[in-house]
Amino acid sequence: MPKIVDHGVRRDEVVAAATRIIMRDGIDAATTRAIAKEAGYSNGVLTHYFADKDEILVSALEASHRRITERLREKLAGRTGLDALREVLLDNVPLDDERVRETGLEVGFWGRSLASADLLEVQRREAADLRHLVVSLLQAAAEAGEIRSGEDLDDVAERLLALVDGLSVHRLLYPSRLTGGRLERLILREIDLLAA
Amino acid sequence: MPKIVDHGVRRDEVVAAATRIIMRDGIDAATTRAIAKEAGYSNGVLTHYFADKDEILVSALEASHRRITERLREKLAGRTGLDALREVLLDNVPLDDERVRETGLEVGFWGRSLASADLLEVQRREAADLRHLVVSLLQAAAEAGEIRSGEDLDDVAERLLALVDGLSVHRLLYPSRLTGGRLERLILREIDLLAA
Amino acid sequence: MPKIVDHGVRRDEVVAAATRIIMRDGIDAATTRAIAKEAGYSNGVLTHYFADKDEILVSALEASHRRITERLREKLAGRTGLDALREVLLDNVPLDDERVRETGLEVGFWGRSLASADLLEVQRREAADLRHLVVSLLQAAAEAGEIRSGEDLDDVAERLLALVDGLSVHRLLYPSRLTGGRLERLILREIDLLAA
Amino acid sequence: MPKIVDHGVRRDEVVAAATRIIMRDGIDAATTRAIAKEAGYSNGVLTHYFADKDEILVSALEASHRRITERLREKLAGRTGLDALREVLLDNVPLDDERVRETGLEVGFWGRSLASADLLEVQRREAADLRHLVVSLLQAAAEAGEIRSGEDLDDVAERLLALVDGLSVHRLLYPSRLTGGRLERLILREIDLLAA
DNA sequence: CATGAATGAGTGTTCATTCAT
DNA sequence: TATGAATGAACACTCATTCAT
Repeated sequence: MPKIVDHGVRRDEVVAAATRIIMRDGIDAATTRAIAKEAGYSNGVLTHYFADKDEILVSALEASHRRITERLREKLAGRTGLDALREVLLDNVPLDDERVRETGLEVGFWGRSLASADLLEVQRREAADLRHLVVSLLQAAAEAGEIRSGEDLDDVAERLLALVDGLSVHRLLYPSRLTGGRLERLILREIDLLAA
Repeated sequence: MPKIVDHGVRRDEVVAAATRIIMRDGIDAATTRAIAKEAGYSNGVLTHYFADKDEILVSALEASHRRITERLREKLAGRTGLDALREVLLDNVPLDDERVRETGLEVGFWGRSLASADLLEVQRREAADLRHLVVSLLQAAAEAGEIRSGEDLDDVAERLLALVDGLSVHRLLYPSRLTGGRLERLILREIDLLAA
Repeated sequence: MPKIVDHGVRRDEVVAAATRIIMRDGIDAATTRAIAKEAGYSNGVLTHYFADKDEILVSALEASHRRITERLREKLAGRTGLDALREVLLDNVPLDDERVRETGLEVGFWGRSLASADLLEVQRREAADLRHLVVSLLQAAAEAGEIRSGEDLDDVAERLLALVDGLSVHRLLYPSRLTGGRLERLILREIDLLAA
Repeated sequence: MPKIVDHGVRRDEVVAAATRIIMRDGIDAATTRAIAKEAGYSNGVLTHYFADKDEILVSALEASHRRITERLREKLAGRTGLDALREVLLDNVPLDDERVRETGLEVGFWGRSLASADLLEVQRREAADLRHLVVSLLQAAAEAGEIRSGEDLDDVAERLLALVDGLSVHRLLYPSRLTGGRLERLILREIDLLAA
């Protein structure tokens, strides 16, 4: 009987290796050789588990989003409306090392996505999920009377999500100017203003 | 008699060529050969004016920022306070083709900057200028009584700049969701709220 | 109790799989993985029955010749002389799909044989059989008075076999110029001229 | 002033190197690295003179045909009809080392052409030229009364060309059986029979 | 025997860089 | 200065082969 390997496990190993490289050295450093080496395998292994490099990158992006979603699901348990929304936004911002790495990966993918239809489609599909979550939380908050009337909830969602991404990339690029504390304060302020 | 060449002029030509390529075909298409060809020179010239390709890219980023600054300076002539601030923000957002290309270039550099100390330093230096401009316009507006009291102007500046970058990248990644009209409306709304 | 496997049967299965691939997708598509998969086995099995890939290819060539020989034997039952010869020649020419595939395989091997002593030896050994058959049919025809006198039968055989191979490759390379009808006519004409 | 290289010359060098390899070791041995090495350059040079490997192979095939055509043109000077035809056929058959190598190259390309639309098109285009030459020589011979009446000249051309290719590949594969002498005799005989 | 995971050399191709002219 | 020929390492990807299980 040969050594039986769970393909899913091997794929996860490779994707994790790719993710580590992207987070550590940038997306351009994620060559197939580097990924294989980081995973502790030879070049050839990748062939058995992925059609090509793009599939690895896409998987890395999806895996990152899946991790974020999972983390969110736990945090959101028992929360609704603005309370839940606050958690969502804070969770999507680089306030600890893990999130800093996640944001770095995400920003690296932004540039790639603008040049790759495949990646762009993944990016869009997954961004839609987060947007739906934010909109539905806003609606729940509105129905619960937590939000002052007269707001276009779609606009609000758009603004919050853009603010989260903008602050995230600024936190990475200009950490001394946009400290963690200020970042958190700005996010919280935004939620409070919705209620005001 | 050696040929006298204005180094600055040559550098500008090459950087302009690199910028055209990055905006047209993406940063990955900006190979040294492509840049030299676009500039109308041979491969070898680049050596005389730039230490390596990275120096060209850095210069292209600087030049883009310089162009934006110049454009702003013209638009700001005769304007002050919130009126000027409105122009600054609208000018930094991809509402026409030129700005879409500029934003694409910028987003491409974000990813690179996170993996390159050189680029990161350029990015920071130049971002500081824009921030100073915004802060000083906010202060002028505050002194002119255009802004409701109680606002931390540094926080406001941070929020506006993050929003501009966040909306910009979203406009590129999710154009059907964040239309030009909505983008403009969100920016204008932000200014109005400062006054409210 | 070890599993008892008929090596010959396994080899035949693998060779048949290789042949199908070569005929369907060309000799370059006949990778070891593709052959194993086509045969319904894992990659590793090939090791037990063949020293290396070349041995599989050689076997495929031999098997193809054996199939042709067998088919001929059936067709030749009850025939002799020029009548039998006509069948032999027509059978060796790509007039239907099966023969087109056979010819494609053969032409692919010609090129390889010129660079591989092993293949060349197989090629020669098997070509000798066909030649002997043609010569003996010619001799029978001559003894039966079917062929006009004065012909060097070795030369005739050589000419007929060369013509068959030449027309075969031309039929594949220039199908619109050398139609099936013309090919058949040319072959039949050749036989008729022997008698004339 | 830089070293100026005649691109045509460099291309010819590379094509000649590729041709030598194909003739010596077979078309599968003609890797880009092997070609560059044989030409005395590094891998990278090929890029400057050829779009890709296929262009080198196509050029090698065309160059071989051009050499043959040129050689023919010289031999045909002052000849017409069957006399010229005899030269054409003898010239297209591996009777000396140079022609043996040429035939080896040609046979290697046959296999490739069956799997590559590009090569097939080159093959067909160039084969058409030779066929036109043969047909026109046959027509001239017919008009001069050198050929017995009642022959379909297209069929004759087809038969002669197939015979030439068939005998050529047999001479390479089975040299001891089809000697140079017999090959020449068979060709000459064919011409004589046209007149008979 | 059979499996299939793993290897690593090899493929065509790209490209920043060097340097003689 | 400017040229452009040349380099050689790197890229993603392929594949015959090995071997522990």
